[in-house]
Amino acid sequence: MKKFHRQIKTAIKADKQIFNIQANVCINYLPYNSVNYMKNQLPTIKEIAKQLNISISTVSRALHDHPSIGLRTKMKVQELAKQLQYEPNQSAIFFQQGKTFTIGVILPELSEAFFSSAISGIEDAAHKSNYTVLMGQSHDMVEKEKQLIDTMKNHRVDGLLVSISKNTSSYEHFEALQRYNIPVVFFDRIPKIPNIHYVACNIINGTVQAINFLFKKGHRIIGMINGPEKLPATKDRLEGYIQAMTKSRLKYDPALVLNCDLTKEGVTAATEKLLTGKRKPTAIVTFNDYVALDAVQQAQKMKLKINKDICFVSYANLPLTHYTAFPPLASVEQFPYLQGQKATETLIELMQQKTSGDTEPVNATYYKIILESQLVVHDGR
Amino acid sequence: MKKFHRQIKTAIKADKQIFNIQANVCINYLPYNSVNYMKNQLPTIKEIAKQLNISISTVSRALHDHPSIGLRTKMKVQELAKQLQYEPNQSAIFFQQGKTFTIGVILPELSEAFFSSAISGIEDAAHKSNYTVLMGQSHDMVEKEKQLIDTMKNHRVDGLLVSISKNTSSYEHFEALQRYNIPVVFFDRIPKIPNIHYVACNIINGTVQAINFLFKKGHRIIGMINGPEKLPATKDRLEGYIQAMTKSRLKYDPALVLNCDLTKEGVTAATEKLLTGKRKPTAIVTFNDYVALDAVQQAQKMKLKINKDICFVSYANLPLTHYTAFPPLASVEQFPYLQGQKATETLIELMQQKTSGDTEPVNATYYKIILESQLVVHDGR
DNA sequence: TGGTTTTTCGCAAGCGTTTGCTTATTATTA
DNA sequence: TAATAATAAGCAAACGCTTGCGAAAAACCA
Repeated sequence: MKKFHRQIKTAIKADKQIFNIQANVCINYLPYNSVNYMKNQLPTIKEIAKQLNISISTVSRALHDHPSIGLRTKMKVQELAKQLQYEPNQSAIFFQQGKTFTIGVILPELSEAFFSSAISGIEDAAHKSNYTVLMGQSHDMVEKEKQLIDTMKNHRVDGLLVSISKNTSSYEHFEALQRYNIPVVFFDRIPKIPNIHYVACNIINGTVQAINFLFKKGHRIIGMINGPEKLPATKDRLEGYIQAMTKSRLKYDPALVLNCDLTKEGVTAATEKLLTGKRKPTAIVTFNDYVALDAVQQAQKMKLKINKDICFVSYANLPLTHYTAFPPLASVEQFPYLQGQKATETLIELMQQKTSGDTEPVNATYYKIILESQLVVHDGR
Repeated sequence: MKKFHRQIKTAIKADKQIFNIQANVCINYLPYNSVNYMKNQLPTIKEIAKQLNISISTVSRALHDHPSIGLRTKMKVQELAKQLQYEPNQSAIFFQQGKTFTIGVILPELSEAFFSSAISGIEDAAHKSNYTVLMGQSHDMVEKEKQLIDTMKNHRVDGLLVSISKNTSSYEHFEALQRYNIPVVFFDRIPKIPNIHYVACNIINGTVQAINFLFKKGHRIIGMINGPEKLPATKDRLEGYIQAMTKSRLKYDPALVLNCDLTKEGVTAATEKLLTGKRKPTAIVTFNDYVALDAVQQAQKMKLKINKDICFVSYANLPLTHYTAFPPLASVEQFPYLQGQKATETLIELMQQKTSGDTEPVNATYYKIILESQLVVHDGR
């Protein structure tokens, strides 16, 4: 990843050489019709009303199939509207209704497969209910996150979907949203505060499954290369590890669980340490697929035969691990698409509650939707 | 990819088992202040005006640092605004100004690394100029694309960035945007029509570089597994291939260039055919990284030694080919981030032209920005 | 002090829609 | 046929903000 970004950077530096801007000057025949010339005035209901010699409100109602409008006028209006290619000015409607039919999404990094998958789920669910998606990446920076929330707030999004940045530790900027009556649903990376809506994936269970899977395959010394200590994701993995180990009557050996900073160097070091320790594991559970791939490389360097001397199990975030030489034997699936989808659906529900004017704003229900992760065993092709 | 989506599908079916919805009922202390109770009426300039006993327009101007407002009142207004936590209602401003400070992005598929990278570039560039990004995926379906354009149009986005779907062959839906004076900049996948703005990557050049690279390494029989025939991307690759081959005095042998449908089966078949043909290539250029990976697998099945009996060069779209057992020797980089960035920048320029009321709508310049692709040789680790 | 310039501010229109209420028109009934 | 009910359409306000233009207040000069 790091390396990839470096490539980008150098590419940007190389701008001047790469570019090749051709600015062609051409004649541009715009299909202006006689009515709207120059200042391309788009048709409004006012225009329709004038041409038909009826009132604006009648036009508005006619276009909405309001019962109090006669069939004749209704037809006339709709026909002229079509003829003029009238389309309502959403901007005006948004303003008038105090609603934008837009949901904001703030997430750390789109280039992570997990999130790009999640946003697909979000988008699909949103469009199904006629909402549009306003997007922003925090790049795991708290400042950017705050700024994005501000933008979203000012844009008057109807609701917000957030996966918080790694470094977020205070949450006032979210509380500010309450004043605006903008509901927030967190997903995947959720803050540790009460009274919030969220959908998340329980990895503890998946971790237990992973260990059990290895246990059944005969492994007795199972290591783990975990992430940065403070991360909730790290803690969950550890908890699952401990749970499963103790339940399997293998005692929990802290020496077998190493934290790392997720860089290639960190992973390499951890792998080496694990594989040269007193109790050498025959299987390793890694924080994610990137870690797994790096660990595999290191293991190979140490002349170990993958899937023979040492096995790997990981948490899925790459769609194509099966292309690699030695993909993890199995991985814990966290259903990003589904998480995005569910989060969006509950957000929409919240927004509808808001609209329908629930008269008791003091009493609220908090949605806490938890998906259970699931171990997916790869076919050993 | 296909397989991955299938997994998702089954996950969705398994909904009921996976879920675990806890709806906690809690007391929710909303920080309502005394002024805005119940119907959380947000403060408006009208409110400020009333409290200060001055006119609305004065407040508006004071907040904008208008020179015609005295320092004293300016201070008073700004102070009260801060105190009430006043924030302008963008919705109203958008409406009033006929501008939304939003740019729409329509692209085929976010889960493709190329596009998720591109949208990062778009987003960064947009935010730099205070624009927000409204996003939609066409999933390569023309209908969805049309529908998205409609949505964007109705949302009154100020400009549109589009990478067209594979199957788009008519372009009326784009022309409709002209009526709305919404400028469009295409990127990467651009329609074959005149008079449009676009930024694209010239892969011909990169292809030539790729072939030359192989030539220098001593390869004389070079094959190509190309994409679907009708795709512009396919044509470009072929053209580059022919150019380079003829220039290198290797004559162009059509039997060495195979089209495929990009499915694993298609690639496998093509690879086999190529490697069992009369003239067996010692190197193959593949349509993209996915194809390369599949081709490598097939070659291995045929007991060929990768990088010895047969070499591969590809077009980069996966950030992590270097994790695979046998990554392509080199790949043609298409700079997705940069494309997104450049496209956004030119779009913003166009939008500013629009605002500044260029009085000659009949005469227009079309931006055609072409990035040159570049061969990136992977360090043979 | 009267007149002139400058500074400071308010009036009101307008952006495009929706909608509660009123009024005009037609159909129904006694 | 007149009275009543149902139907059809219009009036006008409101949403929050910007802005051209005119008016009042203050400051200036002679």
